[in-house]
Amino acid sequence: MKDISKATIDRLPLYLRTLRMAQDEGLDVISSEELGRRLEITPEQIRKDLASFGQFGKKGVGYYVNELKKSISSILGLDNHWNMAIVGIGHLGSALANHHSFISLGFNLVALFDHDPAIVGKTINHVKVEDVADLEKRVKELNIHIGIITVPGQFAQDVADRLVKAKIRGIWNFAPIRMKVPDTMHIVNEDLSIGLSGLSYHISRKF
Amino acid sequence: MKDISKATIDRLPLYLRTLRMAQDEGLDVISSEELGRRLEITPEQIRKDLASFGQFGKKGVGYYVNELKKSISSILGLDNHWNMAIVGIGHLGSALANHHSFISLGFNLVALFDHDPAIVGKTINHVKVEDVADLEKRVKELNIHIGIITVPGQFAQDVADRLVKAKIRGIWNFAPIRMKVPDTMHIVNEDLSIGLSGLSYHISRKF
DNA sequence: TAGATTGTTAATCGATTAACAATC
DNA sequence: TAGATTGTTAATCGATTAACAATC
Repeated sequence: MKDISKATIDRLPLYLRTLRMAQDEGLDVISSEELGRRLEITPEQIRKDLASFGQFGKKGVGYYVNELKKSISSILGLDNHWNMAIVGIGHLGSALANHHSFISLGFNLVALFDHDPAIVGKTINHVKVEDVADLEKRVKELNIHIGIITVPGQFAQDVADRLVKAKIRGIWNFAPIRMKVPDTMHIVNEDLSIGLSGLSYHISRKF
Repeated sequence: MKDISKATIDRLPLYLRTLRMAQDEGLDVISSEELGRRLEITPEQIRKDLASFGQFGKKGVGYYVNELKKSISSILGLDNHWNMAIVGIGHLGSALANHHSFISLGFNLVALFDHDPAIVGKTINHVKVEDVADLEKRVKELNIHIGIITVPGQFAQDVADRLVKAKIRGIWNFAPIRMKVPDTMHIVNEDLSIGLSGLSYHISRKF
């Protein structure tokens, strides 16, 4: 399979979510036209995206909702049911720990870490907060695949280094810095200030 | 000025943040080379991005950190000091209410809304949670520019409709749906499942 | 069958990279 | 001045859109 663009990968979760909603509404079959209408994406774009992974539709009919849902889940690797840990149980870390949509995507929240003794020992969403000193040890014991970094910026690089050393598979970073990690490490930066700044840009040009 | 690409706008907040860090380190001047090194963006890209808004650098020297910082702030419209309100004070809404980086970007948090009587009346980060029934009235009274939607998906469209009717300027949406709003309304969807799903995609292909 | 809709190829559009003259 | 670095034009690369044959 040739390299798939990031833009395509980014749209797959949207397709998946829309298929779920369609299924909840009782639809068995959906066309690229209808998917596009719901997401404000052109049908051509959707067909192109899907076609880069195989032939999922039936000409003259459309896509079978349940089948396509399963296919996209599998393409995204969601059926691996990755084990996740959150490092930094402040406001954002706690909010993510309580966020059910990750669970419904198939992820498991298996550990929480903080260094504040006032927070260590608390239970959030049925998971106990552990001392971050045990991070490397617990990554191995619990077979943690994904580390979510929600510590303040100045501590983020250190946490990332430790996760890399503990052979985590991927990092989802909410700290406002671009961390240095080996090229082989997958890291996604979730940068909330980008969206908000972009909104500011657009509304200030409007009037 | 001709239309600037979204990719360029998305990089400006990164430049801004890096300039701040450089300034904290005592740097007065920075080159596109050095900015690029810190952000893992090519210097050509950075010069191109900046050049689409004017000439901010000095040939043979680089960019004056403080000057460029102010210019980018102004381009992004951050010196408007927009008033923001959060609708939906669950885990995520509370976390955002406590998030100081928005304040440091120049935004003001002026109101919080929820419909749960158990939450209305609480104070978060010095702001009192009000009844969402008063939303439209308060948007006008407090001159709220940006509405942040952190309600569950099934209520998001209704909240958006009401914000639009109350003549809000922009919407920052965390609910996992693509809402229908007038073309003139600026809306940014902050879709956490995209980043996480993309990470899953990449790590499942790795081995 | 006739109508609908996919999958794919070709055309267009847009963004990034390379190159280099201008100039501090 | 010589060296460094910007701003800009041209070349390349990649993604989206358009068109349509294939086929259910």
